[in-house]
Amino acid sequence: MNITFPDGSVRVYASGATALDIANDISPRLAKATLCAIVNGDVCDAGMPIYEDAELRFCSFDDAEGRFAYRHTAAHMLAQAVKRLFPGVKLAIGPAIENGFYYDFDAEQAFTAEDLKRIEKEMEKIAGENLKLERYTLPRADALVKAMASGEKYKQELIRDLPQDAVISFYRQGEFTDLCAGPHVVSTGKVKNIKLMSVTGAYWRGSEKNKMLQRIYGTAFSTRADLDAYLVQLEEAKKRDHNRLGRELELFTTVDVIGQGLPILLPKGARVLQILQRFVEDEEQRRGYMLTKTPLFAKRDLYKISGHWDHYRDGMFIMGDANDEEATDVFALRPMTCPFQFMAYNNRPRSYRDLPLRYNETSTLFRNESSGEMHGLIRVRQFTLSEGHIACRPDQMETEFRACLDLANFMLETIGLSEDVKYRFSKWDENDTEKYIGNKEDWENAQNQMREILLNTGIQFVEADGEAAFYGPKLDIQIKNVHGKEDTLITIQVDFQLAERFQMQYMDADGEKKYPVVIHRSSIGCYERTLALLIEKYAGAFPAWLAPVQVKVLPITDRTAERATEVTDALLRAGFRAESDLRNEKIGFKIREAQVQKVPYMVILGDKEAEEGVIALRSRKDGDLGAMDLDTFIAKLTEEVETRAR
RNA sequence: GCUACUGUGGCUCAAUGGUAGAGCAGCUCACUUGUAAUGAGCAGGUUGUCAGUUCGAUUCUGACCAGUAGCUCCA
Repeated sequence: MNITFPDGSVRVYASGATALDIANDISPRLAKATLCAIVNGDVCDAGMPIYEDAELRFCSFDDAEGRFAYRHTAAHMLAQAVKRLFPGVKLAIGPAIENGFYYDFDAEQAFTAEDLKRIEKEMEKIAGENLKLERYTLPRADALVKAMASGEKYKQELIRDLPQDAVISFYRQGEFTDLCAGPHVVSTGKVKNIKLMSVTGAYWRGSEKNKMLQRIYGTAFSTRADLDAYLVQLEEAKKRDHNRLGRELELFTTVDVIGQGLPILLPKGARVLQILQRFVEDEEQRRGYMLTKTPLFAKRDLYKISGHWDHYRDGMFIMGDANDEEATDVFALRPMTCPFQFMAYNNRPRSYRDLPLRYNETSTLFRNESSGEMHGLIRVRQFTLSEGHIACRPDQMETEFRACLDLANFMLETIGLSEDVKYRFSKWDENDTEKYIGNKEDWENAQNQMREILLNTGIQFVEADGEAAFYGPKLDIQIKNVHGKEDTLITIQVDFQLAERFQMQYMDADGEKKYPVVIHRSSIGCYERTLALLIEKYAGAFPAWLAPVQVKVLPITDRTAERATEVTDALLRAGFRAESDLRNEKIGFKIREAQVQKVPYMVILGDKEAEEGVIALRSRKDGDLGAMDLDTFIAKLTEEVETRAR
């Protein structure tokens, strides 16, 4: 048979040769690195015989496919080790994931840190046993009998959900067999450098209605050095954790008696937010937005119109007796601004000439997140969003949507997060219509229009079902924190539904009253979350334009204290955030403190500088910059701040 | 909300079934200092809260509060 390789070359092999045989024929080194193969576009085991002419690609650990096979086998080894040590444990599922793998178990007792060590040791043993992974298939009925015989109830459930005529594959390694589509590496001896990371809870099949299983997370690399480097990288990432750095640098704190998800922004944190907020509001003004200032709470009647009362009540803080249908004094803190800004639109009749109408508001919102959700500044119960709503005619929608995207990208670019985000087109879940308002046709229509616009913008995006807002699809701009957990930073949503609910209309050119399309959008993401991600991005060392303290003025002795005060005042007058440190300490000590506080610039003043009427400048980044005129420094800093240099 | 872990002075951490220590920070004194930590001294905690077990708990148990990882949720 003819085997065609990615470079176009063709070689002839005997029918029945495996990818591994072929790799071996080319070079033993290639065979050693080969973890799985892609035959005619399908990923499969390297040990699978090939009988006909085929295109063949070998996958090593450097390929996503190879990495997944390697770690997927590691997941099986994990399950095998757990079965050996804890025979009563029931197996659920165990896939490879982005940075490793996991396996879900139903165990009587929680796994402890010591258990993980024992399991890891057993996995090493299994690798040492070099067990061959054998694939075989069974018809669905036989597979089910097998699963029932073994008492693996989760496997039974998985098989039951497969079609009647399905042929089901299994992988056997030594005494252990698992239901699995594969592919896998040829033997357990291939998989080394394994590290079990943690054990956490996870619902069976991802539903909170089901039992919570125990999930063991692990990772594995092709070399020990890569594993160690990865672990070091994780440790390094943790040092940037905003929840730790933000507290250390006194940007924010939390207090038990105030409550969960209700952080205190300390002066430095509040300052950074103020700088961001001014920047955002000014930019929005430049882009034709009109500022509103609307109430932080409203009667429930408002939320009944918007749909929040029916679709989002659990997420709201309600005042009064929500169960008393007659009561007129039931209020709720606002979880979002849209209904309020819609009322601004409805203030008077609108003409098609008025559109687009763009409203913005730096809006504080309240959401009753469940207790396990709160996380530092990333998930909180009260936060402030650069919220905006645009009412436009259908023919303006694309332009307006693109303008929103442009604004979001401008913001990301400026604050330095543009390379860290991913775009997600969040759609509804047609199997879970309870969660949404409107009918299938409206949703399909809205989503198709939105997809069209997104394709036209040329951005790279992924589509996700079940992530839409209850009233419409959205473009979410996603970002990961230092732990790799993804959250939405910015969102742009298309809404064909709420305008009608709120009777927002405009008189069109043809004399007909029509409902505008509404775009809900944020331009920078909620300030708390943005601050958190900026702390992590810069490890607390903000660019000068964002730094809560930009300049620290450090006299070397008392003799220059007065001069230090003069310089500080001059900097303050020039609009900079400057502080002096007049304590009677060694200059090295003061510099260290300023460095630790991540202050971008230090002005050092000794007798020499006082005499010559200059300053000695030190940069956080580049160290001693030598002597210069104060005006020179002011000009330099002015430029740096105005260009928002990073 | 669920699973697991954690909670000791402002911060980082130690110790113990017989009422707790260290470093940094703070305060005082001395040093007037040249680009990442001067020295000495002082003060600071009813060990998250409330119950329970015990002769005795900070240590063991439970509930609650808060923090962390993950799941679920996330307008």
